[in-house]
Amino acid sequence: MENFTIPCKSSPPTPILPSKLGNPSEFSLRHAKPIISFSRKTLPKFTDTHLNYLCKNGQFSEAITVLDSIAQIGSKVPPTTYMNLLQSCIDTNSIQLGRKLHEHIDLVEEINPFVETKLVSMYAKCGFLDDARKVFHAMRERNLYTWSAMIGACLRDQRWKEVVELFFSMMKDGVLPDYFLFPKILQACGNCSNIEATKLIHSIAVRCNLTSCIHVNNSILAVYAKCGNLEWARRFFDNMDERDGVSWNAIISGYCHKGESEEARRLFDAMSKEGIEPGLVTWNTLIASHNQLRHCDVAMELMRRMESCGITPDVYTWTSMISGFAQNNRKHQSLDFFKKMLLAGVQPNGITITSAISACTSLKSLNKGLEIYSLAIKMGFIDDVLVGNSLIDMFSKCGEVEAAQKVFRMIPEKDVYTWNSMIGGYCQAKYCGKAYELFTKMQESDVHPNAVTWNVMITGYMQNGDADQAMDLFQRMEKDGKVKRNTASWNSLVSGYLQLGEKRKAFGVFRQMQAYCVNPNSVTILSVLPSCANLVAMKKVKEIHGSVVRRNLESEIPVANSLIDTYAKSGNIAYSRIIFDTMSSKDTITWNSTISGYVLHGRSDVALDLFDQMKKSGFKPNRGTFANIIHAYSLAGKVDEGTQAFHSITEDYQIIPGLEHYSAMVDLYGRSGRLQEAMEFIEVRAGEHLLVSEPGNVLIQQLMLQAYALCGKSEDISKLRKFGRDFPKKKFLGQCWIEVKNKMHTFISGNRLKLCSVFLNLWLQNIEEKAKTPDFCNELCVEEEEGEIGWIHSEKLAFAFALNGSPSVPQSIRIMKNLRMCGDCHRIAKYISMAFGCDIYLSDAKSFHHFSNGRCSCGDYW
DNA sequence: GGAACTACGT
Repeated sequence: MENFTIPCKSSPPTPILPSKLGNPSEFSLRHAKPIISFSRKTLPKFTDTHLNYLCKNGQFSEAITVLDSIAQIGSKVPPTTYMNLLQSCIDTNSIQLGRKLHEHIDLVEEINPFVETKLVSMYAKCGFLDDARKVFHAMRERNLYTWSAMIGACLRDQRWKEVVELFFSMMKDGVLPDYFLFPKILQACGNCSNIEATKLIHSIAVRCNLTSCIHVNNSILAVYAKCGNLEWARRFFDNMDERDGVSWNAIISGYCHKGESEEARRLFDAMSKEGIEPGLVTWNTLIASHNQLRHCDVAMELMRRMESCGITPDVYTWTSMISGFAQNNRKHQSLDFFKKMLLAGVQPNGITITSAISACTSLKSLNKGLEIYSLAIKMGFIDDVLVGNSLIDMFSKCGEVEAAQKVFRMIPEKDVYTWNSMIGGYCQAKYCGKAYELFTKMQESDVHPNAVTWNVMITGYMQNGDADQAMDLFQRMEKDGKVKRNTASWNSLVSGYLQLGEKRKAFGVFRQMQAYCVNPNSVTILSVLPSCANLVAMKKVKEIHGSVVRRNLESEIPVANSLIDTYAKSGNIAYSRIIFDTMSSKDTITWNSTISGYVLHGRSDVALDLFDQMKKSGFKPNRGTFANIIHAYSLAGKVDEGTQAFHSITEDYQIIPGLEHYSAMVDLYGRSGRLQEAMEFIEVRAGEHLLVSEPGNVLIQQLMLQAYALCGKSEDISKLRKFGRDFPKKKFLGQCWIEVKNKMHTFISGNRLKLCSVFLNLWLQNIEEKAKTPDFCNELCVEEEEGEIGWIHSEKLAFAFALNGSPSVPQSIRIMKNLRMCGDCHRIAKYISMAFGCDIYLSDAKSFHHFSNGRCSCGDYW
């Protein structure tokens, strides 16, 4: 048989020829043209041309007929023709023709590695990775082209590990990579965070003398940066001979991922100094990073600067702004960005739509959501599973379960989020039965429930008040064995019990999860901590605080904020202050919590001082700050300053005052005895603003009652009662709780003689007599708890018990009471605090009292 | 065979 050699039609650029892996010094870059050999018994040239013509015209069935007839006469098609035909299959995604060609190629006796490589690539690009793999493994001879085709196929299919494995098999086979292949392998390493493989590949690149190729270098740099190994990345970056925009972007995005936006900014400025102007991608990286770090104002400023540099924002820029603002609680602005983007003529992608929908979801704005929904349909995103998932979520949360169901049915390829969102939707609508049905159906589908699915079901039962079912699922989850119970699973139990008011059970679960070696996270702490924010749970608070310290959670601002708040409400403002002082970074809530803590403890001086410091430190006060500040002025008796603060809410901070501010203002006037002003204020300001806009709001009616009671306007009180709903003035028995020697004691108001021993009775009578001096009277008090003659209030019993129960006088007494304290008990508490030198912390239904040295933090007004 | 750096959802 005579053999001809012909050059390949298009010669490839500078590949490295396969050679055996041996002494590294033998590696060299050689250029060669691939050789194709085939038998002489070939097709006449015109048939070859004709076939190519048919394929280019999309006449595949005709081409197959020609091929069949060629096979019948035993003639052969040249390899170049097969390769052209296979390329046509790739271009037109025609797998049928591809398979037919495969059959024909199999009939050829001499197998050509280039044709086979093309076959691998054809199958891979048509989406048939398994077939590609089959051809690849059946090949007797594989060159760099073949390996690259196979690796490329796995890369497209996001099979990162397989890519890395293939690479090392290739090396074992003696085939050396070229500088086209390195970036692909490194990309896979980055995506499966395989830092060890990266180091090895890095050394191979050095041995192959490929480190002068900027593409290879950028890829190495990118993996180190992406895997969070910034030290390596930086060292590599600093040593690079040549750096382009991509190199700078890789290192900048590395710092961004670590949240080190300052260093990222520094590098960003340094890059222009080196003469490389940041491109769109680099701007986007920096903008996205600031959005993620919730510095969306900085992101907005950066976007402005970018535009002034003549760079037009693309879909990534806009998407990043939309999602950044949505997550930073600025949903209206988020949707504004979406509108602006459309006006700028930039086409949104699925993620843009998803972000915009999620903004509507948290706004609970069904109208805006529907607008985007119809836009999504028009733009053809309706098959997009991400868009569908966010739509299900939006409809569910806006109470439109049926619409959610409709979207659910329309999603062709449901993922685990699709199922979870729909199950969550049913749960939210309290259709636990339907949710469970879907949960069962999901287990029969090809998508398996994950930990979230179980959590959603558990939370669903909890919200439906069915703690037993929830607990049952929680146990079954463990037995199921396919998913592991994680912190979130335990959290759903904790918060579920808390929602059902079962504080004790919630705390029990909190302890149990740690016994099971499951670490609480900030979500756990933020749900369980506030439930201990009272005067008699200090031990629990300290236990949680211990857990926070052990898990290193105190560095999370919300956790520290919650600790500040809880310690203050537990009567320990000193602990709050220590946490405040040791926080390395603070937010507005940190300041608000600390200020409100001091107000709660009657320390208006410190609260007002902190307010000044807050403003000086550059924090903008919000509505919560002002409610506290007016209270502080009220406590300090500074009516004019308080009034001024109230005005500055609108004038300086453009905030519309809410109920909390009006209530604080009434308090401010009332406490200072300026009842006429209180009345005028409530009638002129609050009356028209609030009562009209929210006629059903019980709090507003209480506020009005407060004002009328202050002015003794009984006829107005009865008018108001008629206007609003009549408050059911149900009589509750006075009760209080006190913890002595680690034991909780409950006292109930009732008949003096029945409840009290003779000794305690005499003791109390003695105290009551001594407390009657004018020093301890309460001029401004509004009496609350009543009782028949001869009754004794529960807190008096608690005082008697606490002071007589142990040989020494306790330093402090902490009492919780369900009703509002009466003036008599208040007076006695003041007396005790002075006579016994003991601090009394008492929280009643309305306020917090800290009695010390004969005075109370409430300023005798509660 | 033909590349590296960016974006989203419970």
